[in-house]
Amino acid sequence: MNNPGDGKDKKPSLNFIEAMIERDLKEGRVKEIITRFPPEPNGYLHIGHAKAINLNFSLAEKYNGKCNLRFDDTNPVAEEDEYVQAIKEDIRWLGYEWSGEYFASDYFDRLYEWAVMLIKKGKAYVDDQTAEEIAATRGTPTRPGKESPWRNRSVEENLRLLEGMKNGEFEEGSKVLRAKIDMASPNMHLRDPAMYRIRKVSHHRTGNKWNIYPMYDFAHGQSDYIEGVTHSLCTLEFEVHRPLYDWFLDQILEDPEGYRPRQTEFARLNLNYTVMSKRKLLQLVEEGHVSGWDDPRMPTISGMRRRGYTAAAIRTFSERVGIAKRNNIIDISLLEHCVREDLNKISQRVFAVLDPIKVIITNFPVGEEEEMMAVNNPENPEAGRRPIMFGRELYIEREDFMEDPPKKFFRLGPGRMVRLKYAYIVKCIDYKKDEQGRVQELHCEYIPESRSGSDTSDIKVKGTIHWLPAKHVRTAEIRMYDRLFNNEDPAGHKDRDFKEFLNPDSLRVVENALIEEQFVDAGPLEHFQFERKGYFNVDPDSTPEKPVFNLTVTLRDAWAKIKGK
RNA sequence: UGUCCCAUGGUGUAACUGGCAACACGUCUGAUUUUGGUUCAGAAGAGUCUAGGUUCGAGCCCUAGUGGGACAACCA
Repeated sequence: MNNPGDGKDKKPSLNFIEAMIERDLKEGRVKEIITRFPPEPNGYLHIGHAKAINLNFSLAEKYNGKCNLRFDDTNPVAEEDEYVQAIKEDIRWLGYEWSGEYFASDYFDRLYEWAVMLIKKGKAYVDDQTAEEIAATRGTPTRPGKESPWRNRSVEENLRLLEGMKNGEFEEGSKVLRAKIDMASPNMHLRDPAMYRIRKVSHHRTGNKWNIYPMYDFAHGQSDYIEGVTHSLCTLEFEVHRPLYDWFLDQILEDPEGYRPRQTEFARLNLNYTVMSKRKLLQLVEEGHVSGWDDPRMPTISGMRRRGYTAAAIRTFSERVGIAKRNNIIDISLLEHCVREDLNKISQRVFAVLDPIKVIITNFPVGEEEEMMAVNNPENPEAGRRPIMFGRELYIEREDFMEDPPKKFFRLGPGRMVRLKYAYIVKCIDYKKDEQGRVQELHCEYIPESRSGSDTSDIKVKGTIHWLPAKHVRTAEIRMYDRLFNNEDPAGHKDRDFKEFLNPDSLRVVENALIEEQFVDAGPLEHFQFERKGYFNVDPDSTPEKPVFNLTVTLRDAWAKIKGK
């Protein structure tokens, strides 16, 4: 591992984008790598964006280049500053710092000049057809479209009309500026695509300055060009846009042999048991199926942060899913593995009992207590130890007792013994039930010689369970989360709405869980491992009076597998 | 009745200018363990979609087929 002179270490394998970059560098096509992450500020970032963020930023880092943040804000209808702020916060939280912060809207003047230039070159025209007419004459992927009757207006008329569009002289939808390319192209995007549409709405940055706004295709490549982006990485669905990306660049390039940005596509991230489109996530928020964009069940960065995922875990995950061009559906277990891996190293251990039953240690003196020492994090000795008081009355987890346990059940049952972690071995001698037949109380005897650390009893027990002293507990609300959908691919059914697959049990609130008293005032987002249960963190709703914890992910559970068989 | 992209264990990604298919997750054993966690040791699981071709040799190259995906917003 730490022996590089080994000779056995393989060359780290490159993904196809890294291979391309190394080729470009080696062959002198570019001297420095510049990438960019280009979100549209119309929603919150999700785990799929994290993959793109990680790709762009880590590439820049690896090759000593730069990665910019550029907001693709060409459509003011859905875009808001709220989203700009949230996106920046999420990227920073993930641990990345961008070189330049740009907005496509910063380039509106420049883009307009280019549009004028295209008209002068006879490469663009104002079309008076309605959106419906344009759609109807575009043809289909297998049939060519028809040319617009306005396609051959004079340069002067086009110039005057575009100016009029800009000045707000025409109604929304009455005119559009189109590139004059080829209505018979087998690529639909080359059939005279729209460059500008009229939108008399206020823009989150340019206010009411503009009555027309550029389309994505007329803005993206040029924005890359202005910023000096060398590698413009995007997802597979933009593959068919690439010829258009290149076409616009060809029109504006002063030196056709010089610098030009290149678009390269990779497969977006798909995760099973969830949905990843902003539209669908927005729907979940607006229809109240979740509490907001940061609901801990959401695959959004803000949701996952609230759920207790760490930035390190998300970055590791983004790394491990790899980069390729083939469509994929990543198993959620990989994500869960990444969080557990990180949380195991950093989490403070705590005893918490979610569904308590009382235990009376019948041979322990009434009113006495004994201080035991618990390890804070076995993975990190420096985390130290903490005291926990052992007394006559305790609580244990209801599921750690069975009236008639099977042989493989290594916990408590009539006559059985377990180790109470960091304390004594106890033996169950009796139990009481209430009128409904529910187990209510356990009577146990402890083995005085079995004290943790100085055990001379020579008794071997198979099980060790956690517990809480009845006199030193506080109640807490614990929100137990499960997957939001109970179908692997909720959005993958043509005939069924994805919301039909919503998991009705995705949130279970445990109102009166018990927790060691010293942790009730933990700060928001602090991570814990509730021993034998899972990783939890403090929800922002939490107060010292009413602590609230979120289940991030359970521990791996071998017993659950045995039990399930 | 089009154009383009993709095709490797269950999942995801590797295999550098062709040379015995590797890694991770998951699964299953076993050991250790005062968390049925962690850790450790090990196993099973693909002969690389199909058919041709080139080659001494093909997962890598070529052709065709099959399967999957993308494209017909004045969205990005």
